[in-house]
Amino acid sequence: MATGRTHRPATRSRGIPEATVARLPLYLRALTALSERSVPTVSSEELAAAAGVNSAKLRKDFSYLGSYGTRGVGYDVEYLVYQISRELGLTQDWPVVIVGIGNLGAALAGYGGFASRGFRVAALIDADPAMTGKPVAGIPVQHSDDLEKIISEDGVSIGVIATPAGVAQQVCDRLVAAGVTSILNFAPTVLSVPDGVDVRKVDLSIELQILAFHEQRKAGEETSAEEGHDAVAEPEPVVVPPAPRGTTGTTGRKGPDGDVPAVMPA
Amino acid sequence: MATGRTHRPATRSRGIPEATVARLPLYLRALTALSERSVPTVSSEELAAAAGVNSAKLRKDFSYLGSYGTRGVGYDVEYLVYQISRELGLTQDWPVVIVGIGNLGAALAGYGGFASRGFRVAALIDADPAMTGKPVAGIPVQHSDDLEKIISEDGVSIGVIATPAGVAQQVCDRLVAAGVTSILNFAPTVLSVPDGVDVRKVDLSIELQILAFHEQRKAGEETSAEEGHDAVAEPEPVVVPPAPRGTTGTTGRKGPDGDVPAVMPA
DNA sequence: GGTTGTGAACCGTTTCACAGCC
DNA sequence: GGCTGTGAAACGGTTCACAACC
Repeated sequence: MATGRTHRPATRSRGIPEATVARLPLYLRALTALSERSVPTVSSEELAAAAGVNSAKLRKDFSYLGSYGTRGVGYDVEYLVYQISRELGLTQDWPVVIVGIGNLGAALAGYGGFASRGFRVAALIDADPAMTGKPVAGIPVQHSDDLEKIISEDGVSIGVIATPAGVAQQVCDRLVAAGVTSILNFAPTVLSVPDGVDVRKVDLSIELQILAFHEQRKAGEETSAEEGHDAVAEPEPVVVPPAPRGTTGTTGRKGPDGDVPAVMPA
Repeated sequence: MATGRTHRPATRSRGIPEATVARLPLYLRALTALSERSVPTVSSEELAAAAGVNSAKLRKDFSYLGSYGTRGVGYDVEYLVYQISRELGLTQDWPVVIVGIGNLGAALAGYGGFASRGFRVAALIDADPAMTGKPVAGIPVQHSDDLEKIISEDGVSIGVIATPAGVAQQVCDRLVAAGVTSILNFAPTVLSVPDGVDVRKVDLSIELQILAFHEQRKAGEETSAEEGHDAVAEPEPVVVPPAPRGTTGTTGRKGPDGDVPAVMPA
């Protein structure tokens, strides 16, 4: 397959582990809040609490960036804000295009989080001619015919896809062909991109399904409500699975536990 | 701290690893597409490609659910759809409330992903009295004064927070007090919840910052554009950090490499 | 006394590679 | 011959615990 790359082993980014990179924005946010309150220094313990991680992890994370703390004292807030910003590449600003200005795209366009740190909405792009020229969050929507021109003229390297799933791959291909090398995908599809292009996805229904899984487990326990225990009870929702087709209902399948009960799913 | 729990070691959910759970929705989506095209069976290789993972991982994931495949043949699509749905708890439907009906909340309310599988928007809730009664995506917005009543009457256990960051923790506390045990948080804040409550977060600016990090690294390489190489070049954006305060500029800090260049950040 | 920075142990996840089964 | 299911090895990340330092 031509475009069919899955995911690179994370560019081996000069040492900083991917998990650490993913937490740096969290630290940065907590530090920025401290900075606004003019707090001069902070201990790993305090900062970790503010960022919702444990302090050992935080210290190890920071150790990958260098030795920025002072033993017995803590970390200098301003200094760390700067170092993390620099590490994340937020000392330069990144023009971003948003493709697909429906409800979600419009919400993203209006989201304060962009301007806040290093990001700038360079253009809003939509395929619907009726949208063209209409200002959304103060920025006029441009037609997708001009996508390539916009990307190359503004030197855009980050694209946000907020289109319906059906066209997301095409949009992605065009973005990549035009020079975009980082994509944030809100469409519920797996995108194929060539090597060297990063894709991150944000997917509402996946998140909900993960929550539902755990929720179901909680309901299944239904024992000792107070303080966590073991008591591994089986949830076992009573419904019958569709008979395995293809091979017309022959060899008995082994379910996870025992065999199948009776009642139809919706 | 009363509410200050960080994150539990993932409920130890009767064996299925968390990483696997997070991929089940992906498999389910790919399988549903196959099912709609009436494909009867699929190999781990094909399905893995459709879901954007590698086949060994997929097989191992499925092995946690049970032995649902047939050697030499592959997996029965319908059967797997059913088994995964069941495992994820999607054979029942989950009423969900969305709190904070701004641009984003409205976009989420209108998102098809809800209805698609097991989820139902039970209520839209906003603190602005001007919104009350206004239909959004066909559902009338209710005032947040009634939050507790709505939750308990509808037996809602999943809440989506799409409010501004400033009120997210309060909203969260009220949701939890009213009986919600799973929260999907779109507000850019760390939420504290008691033990037994799951929180997942979706954060645009974190995602963008992670992309920016990698983007910066790519720009720093700027060597051998074709096919991946090593060539670990230093990016080194030229800017001066704020002098470490607190201790008035004494002991030299060791940056990650050498010492600091000259030019001010914005 | 307080707090960082970090080796070493630990744990969860991914990948490998092949036996087992159709 | 083809494909699944799974031990075992490899990997990456987290946690522990303490020496180094202020």
